[in-house]
Amino acid sequence: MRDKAKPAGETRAADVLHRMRADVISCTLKPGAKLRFEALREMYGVSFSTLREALSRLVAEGLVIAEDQRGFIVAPVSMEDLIDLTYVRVLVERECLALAIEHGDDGWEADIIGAFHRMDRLQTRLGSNYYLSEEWGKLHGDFHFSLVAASGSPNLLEIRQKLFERAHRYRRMSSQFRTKWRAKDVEHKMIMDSVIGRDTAKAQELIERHIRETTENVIKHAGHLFVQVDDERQGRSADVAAE
Amino acid sequence: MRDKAKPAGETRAADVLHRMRADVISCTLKPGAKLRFEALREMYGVSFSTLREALSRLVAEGLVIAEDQRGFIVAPVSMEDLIDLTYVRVLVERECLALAIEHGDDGWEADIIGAFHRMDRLQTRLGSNYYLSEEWGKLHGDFHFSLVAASGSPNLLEIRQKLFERAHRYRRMSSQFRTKWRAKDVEHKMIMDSVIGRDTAKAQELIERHIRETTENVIKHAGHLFVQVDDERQGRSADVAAE
DNA sequence: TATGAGCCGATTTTCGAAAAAAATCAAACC
DNA sequence: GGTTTGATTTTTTTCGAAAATCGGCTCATA
Repeated sequence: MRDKAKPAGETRAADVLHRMRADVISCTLKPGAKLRFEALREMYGVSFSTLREALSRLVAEGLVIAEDQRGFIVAPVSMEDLIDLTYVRVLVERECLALAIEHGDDGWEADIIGAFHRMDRLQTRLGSNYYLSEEWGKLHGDFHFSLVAASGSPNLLEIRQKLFERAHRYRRMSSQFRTKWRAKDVEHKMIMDSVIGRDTAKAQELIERHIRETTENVIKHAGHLFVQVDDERQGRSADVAAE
Repeated sequence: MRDKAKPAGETRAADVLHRMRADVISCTLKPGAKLRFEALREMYGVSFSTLREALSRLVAEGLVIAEDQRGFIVAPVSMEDLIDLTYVRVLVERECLALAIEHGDDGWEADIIGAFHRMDRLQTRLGSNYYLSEEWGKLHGDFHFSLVAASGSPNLLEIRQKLFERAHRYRRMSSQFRTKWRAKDVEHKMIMDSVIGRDTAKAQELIERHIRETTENVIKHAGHLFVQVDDERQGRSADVAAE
C-alpha cells in the first residue's frame, strides 16, 4: 500500500476505507496496534478528516475500536472472541444455508459451481502455498458467499458478511504459522455437493464442522498470539505497532 | 434538539452520533430524507468533518446510507425490509434467550425484575399515551435487553442491539397513528415470568409472538407510509425533508 | 521517600475555508 | 419543439492549521 490513491468513481474516503479494512483483515495492521494519524496519513496519502471518516466506519464494523480522546486501535483478538465468533457464525451460516437451499434457483447453482471452479483453479495454479495468497482469500470468500447468496434475506447476509470478515482475520493469523493445510478443497467440494443436492441437514452439518475445525486449527497454530486480557488498561497487545 | 452541545467526557463527534442515532430512530429525521450538511450543521452545532464522522458510523450501522459523491440519506423503510428484519430478529432473539436462560444467575434475574418495574411504573405514571414517550422507549429497550443480558455472547448481543434499534424505528412510525395500544404490559409480564421460570421453549415462543404481532401492527397502522420502490433512482421517499 | 500540582511535548479532535463534483438553468442547435 | 452543450450555482468532499486533550515529567512539599 503506497502513496497516491486511485479514487476511481468512488469517494476518496471510501477508497481508504476499503484499503484499511483489507489491511486490518489481512493483519497488515496488527491486532491491538495503536493507529497513529501521522503514520496513517503517510501510509494512505490522505488527510486527517478523511482518515477519521474511514476509521469511524471500521469502528461501527467492529474492526477498529475508538477510545474517546485517545485515538483508535485495531480491534484486539482473543480466545474468547474467537470462540464466541465461531458460535455466532455457526448459527448464522446454518440459517443462511437453509434459506438459500429453499429459495435458490438454477442461476444460483450455476454461480456456486463457477465460484468453486475459480477458487479451485487458482489453488492448482498457485501450488502448495495457495492459502497465503490475497487473491485466493478473495475467491474463497466469494465461494462461501455464493452458497448463501440466494437466501433472500439482505439483513442476515449483511450480518454474515461482517462475521466472515472478522473470522478471516483469525484464519489469516494462523496461516502464517502453518506448513501444511488440511484438505479444505475436499471439504468445499462436499459442501457444494450437498447444497446443490438440496440436502439441508447435511449441508448445515458440513458447514458447521468446516467452521469449527478451522477455529480449532487457528487456536492450535496461532493461539499463542492472543492477548490474555489482564486487569487494567494494560493488556496492550502481544504484538507490534502500525509501522 | 438545539444548538450547544454538552460533550460530557465523550468526544463531540460521539455526542452528535448519539443524538443523530436517536433522531433517526425516533423518525425526527424521516426515512429517505436527504441529509444536507448546512441544515445538519445548524441542527447539531458542529462542523462538516465532525458531522461526516457521525454520519459515517451511522452508515455502517445501516441507519443512514451514503451515496458516493451525492451525500447521505436516512435509510428508507420498506415492507420487505420490515419483514426481513422481523425474520432475523426472531432468529436472534430466540437464540439469545436460550443462552441467557442457560447462563443467567440470580443477579440477572434481579436486573430483569428491576427493569420491568421501572418500565411498568413509568407506564402507570404516564397514563394511556405512555408509548409515545421517549423515556418509555428507553426503558422498554432496557427491559428487553435485560432479558438477554446474561447470554454471554458479546457478538450476538451486539447484533441483537442493532436489530432492535432498527425495529424501534418501525415501531415508532406506527405509534403515531394508533389510538389504542394492545396489552403489551401483560405480554411483557408473561415473557418475564417464563424467562425467570427458566422455561426456554415457552419464553422463545412468547418472544417470537411478541415480535411478530408488533410487526403486524406496524404494517396495519403505518404500512401506507412505506416506499414502494419504483424502478430507477426515482423512489425518493414518500415523505419530508430534514427540516 | 511518597504524594500531587502544574507544566510541556505529543497526539487527537475540531473547525471552516478551498477544491471537486453534481445539480440547475439557459442558450444554441438540430 | 425537443435535445444537447456550457456556464452558474449549490452541495459535497478534502485539506491542513488551530484548539483541545492526554500522558509523562519535574519539582515543591510534607
